[in-house]
Amino acid sequence: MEGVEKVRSFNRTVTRRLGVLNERYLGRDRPLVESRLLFEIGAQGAAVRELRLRLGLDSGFASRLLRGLERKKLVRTDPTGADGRVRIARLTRSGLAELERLNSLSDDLARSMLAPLSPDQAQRLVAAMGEVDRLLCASSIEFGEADPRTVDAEGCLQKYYAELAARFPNGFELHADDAPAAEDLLPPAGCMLLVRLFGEPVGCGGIRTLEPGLGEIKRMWLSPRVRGLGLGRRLLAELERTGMARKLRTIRLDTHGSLAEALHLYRACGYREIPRYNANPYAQHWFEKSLS
Amino acid sequence: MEGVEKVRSFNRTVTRRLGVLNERYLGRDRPLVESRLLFEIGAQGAAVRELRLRLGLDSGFASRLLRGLERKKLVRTDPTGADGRVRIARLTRSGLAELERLNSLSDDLARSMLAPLSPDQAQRLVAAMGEVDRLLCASSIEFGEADPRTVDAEGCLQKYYAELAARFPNGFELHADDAPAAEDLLPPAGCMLLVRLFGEPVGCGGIRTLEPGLGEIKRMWLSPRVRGLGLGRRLLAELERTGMARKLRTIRLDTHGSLAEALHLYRACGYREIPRYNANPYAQHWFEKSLS
DNA sequence: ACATATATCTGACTAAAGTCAGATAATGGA
DNA sequence: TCCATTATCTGACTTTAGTCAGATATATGT
Repeated sequence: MEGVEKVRSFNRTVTRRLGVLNERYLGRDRPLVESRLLFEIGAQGAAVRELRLRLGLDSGFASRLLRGLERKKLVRTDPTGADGRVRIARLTRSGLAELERLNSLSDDLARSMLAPLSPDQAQRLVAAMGEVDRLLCASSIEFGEADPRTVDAEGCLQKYYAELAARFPNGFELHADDAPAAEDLLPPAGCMLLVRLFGEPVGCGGIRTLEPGLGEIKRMWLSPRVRGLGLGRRLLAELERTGMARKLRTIRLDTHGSLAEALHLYRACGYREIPRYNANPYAQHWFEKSLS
Repeated sequence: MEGVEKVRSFNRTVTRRLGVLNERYLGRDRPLVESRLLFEIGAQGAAVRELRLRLGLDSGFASRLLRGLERKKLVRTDPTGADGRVRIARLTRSGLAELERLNSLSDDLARSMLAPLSPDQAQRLVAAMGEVDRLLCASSIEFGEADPRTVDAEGCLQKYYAELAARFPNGFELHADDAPAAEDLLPPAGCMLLVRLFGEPVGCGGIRTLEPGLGEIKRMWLSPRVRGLGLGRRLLAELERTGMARKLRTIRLDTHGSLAEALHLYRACGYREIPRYNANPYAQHWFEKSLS
């Protein structure tokens, strides 16, 4: 197959070019994991738990790495106020300086990729990299069921509410909403899907059962940074699939008139507008689709 | 800077997506270097020397890796006929089977990058990857001085002669050519540049002194796989730079009428056609440029 | 023939990156 | 209050990926 061969050639070339980065360039006399850890801690600091998850480290290994960075006076770890078990790693003044140096080395690498090219080529390379970046993100997206009470799901829902509050002309209050309880979005009554990019939650969507055979889609949201990648369609299709698996024959949903991209998505995906079917004060449009 | 930030984002995304490949995917219970070595040995086999150079391995380390693969019955190494010191590593039957598996895993990875996308997105991703691949190759090219008698330079020259023989209507015989001796392309008389892509020679160009202040460009060639990347211009500019460093004020060169891209390149780079200045039987056009 | 260089190999050593078993302390729910 | 869970930490161990110093055999130029 033609396409696959091109993708493999891309993989080879990019791995070779970026291998430099991972082996020597950023390794300023410092093991690679330490540099990655400094990157992940970042200027704001991060919980040890977060660091372990993001870098996929063994807890013992992570702990020992942090002790090492503490000995070098690059990191401090303090307990959080909220949970006495969780500790937060923060960069010290010299840790921040080191992060600055790493960032500037990353910039140098990026510049060295553009420097040998003509202005026209450099511009085309940046454009093509942007395209690959976006489409590779789209292809790396994973959908998975999640309990709406977990931290990740809760975080998405909070961002969803915040966006509604910002976009609705008269704001948004959760208690006035026809809010589904957590159990409504859990099997067997319904289900919630989380959208993840490299493990990080970037969107969500839930489906609940209104009556046997009739479901409703709620809480569908995608982070602004992953919009325009065709994920709305994919998330909707995933939700419909889980609906079908739960023997739903019809799906309904409602939305506000100010959410133009949502209206467009529902129409494009075969939803037809129907009369008001609920008392949701924020709903202005009601849709329905039969699952074949 | 806008472009640099986009390049860095690309680097992050691609590293994360391809990290899977380098850490676990191809590591089917086998250290990464071993897999890379199997890849490099390939179906035809390769000299140990070649493998060390291509993968940048310490000679002792390479030797021990090969012994390990031999113990696992994946590789055989035999002496070459030509040079009693050089040994060639070849894959055994089960080594070939393992290479097949690695290739099919690479294909799977490539397919998994395209699978979640819509046909239109997949096509755009392949196109953008092709563009990045080509331009990243262009930006990874390195120019370096080389002795024309080394294996790498000799290899480029042979391919250059072979191409002339194929393209000239009446063929090409080296002895009939106004061939520069090796010393003519070595300091102080002249110099030869090799074009390398990830260390591998993909082109060459030489400059010799005809008389004080007057130089001539000879043996300029680029491998077909790196054509169309604007490297002709860059190689020519590099040669002119070394000419200037050697106090040349004027550069001449000749070429055959069937080498259309060469004619176009010279004209575009400020060379103007002059009358015949030598007895080269294969020359049909003569050019000159003053180095400012 | 002789010095020098090249290709490979062996053995001893090291650093980086992790794995695993269990200890300790705080949290959350019954 | 008790019990299971979670977050972190410590110590012992392993694998991976090298580096370095030399040994050996072959090739090459003078």
